[in-house]
Amino acid sequence: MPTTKVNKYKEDQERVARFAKALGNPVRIAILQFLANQDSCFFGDIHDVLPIAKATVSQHLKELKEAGLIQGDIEGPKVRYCINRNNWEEAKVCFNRFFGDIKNKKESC
Amino acid sequence: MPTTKVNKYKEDQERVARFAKALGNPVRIAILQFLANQDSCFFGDIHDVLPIAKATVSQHLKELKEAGLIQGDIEGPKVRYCINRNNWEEAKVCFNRFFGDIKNKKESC
DNA sequence: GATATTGTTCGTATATTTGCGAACAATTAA
DNA sequence: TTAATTGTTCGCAAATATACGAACAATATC
Repeated sequence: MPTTKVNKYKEDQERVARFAKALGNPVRIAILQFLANQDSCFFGDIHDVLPIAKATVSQHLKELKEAGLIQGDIEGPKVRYCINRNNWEEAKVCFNRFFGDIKNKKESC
Repeated sequence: MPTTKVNKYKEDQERVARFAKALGNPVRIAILQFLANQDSCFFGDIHDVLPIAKATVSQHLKELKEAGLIQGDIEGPKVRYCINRNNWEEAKVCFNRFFGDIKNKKESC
């Protein structure tokens, strides 16, 4: 018995929570929206539109990358960032299922 | 000129981030799913299904309430909690728009 | 090779989050 | 009135998140 139903359930919960956590910061939302509006861009372009130090930007990008929402590829001395569309879709589905997973009843309290 | 477009944009970003932040914890996700599967229940019922102290549960509920995702009403010595369906729908739409707001292009980097 | 450009990593400071037990308030039951 | 039940709030500890400048590594340019 590799995985019980309960564990599966919990895994899903942690997955949503993990995505949500990555989205739970205005700077990271801004970065994602900026990236979503183009095919890709360099670190510098992202830094240019944000009012924070490059070290901080770099750290936010790292977290978004670890969450799987973006990816970065070295290109010369620059780094090209873009949305990871597969995982973006996964996250979308994930949230949709989460928000849809509700008993369709009237106001309750 | 009450609000510029840019500010509107930023407000939206902070709104998504605020919802996401509230969802960015497995315990809170578990609470929401538990609540989503019934009309309502008491604090004790929620506490019973979680492996954490009641003080901690109470605090998570407070955050969810402040995010607008749930509501709690005093009922005798107990407190009845339930999903705030209006805001639940709002959050759903909010995330959907966020995830939909992406240039429909091929892999970029 | 020397220098400039581009980002990441390191060390650090501060703020926020998460968790707990104890104390507390409010209601109900004896 | 006293005691029990139900949650919240308080005070605290530990962990995590956010931000910065400085140092660093890698590439490109002179």
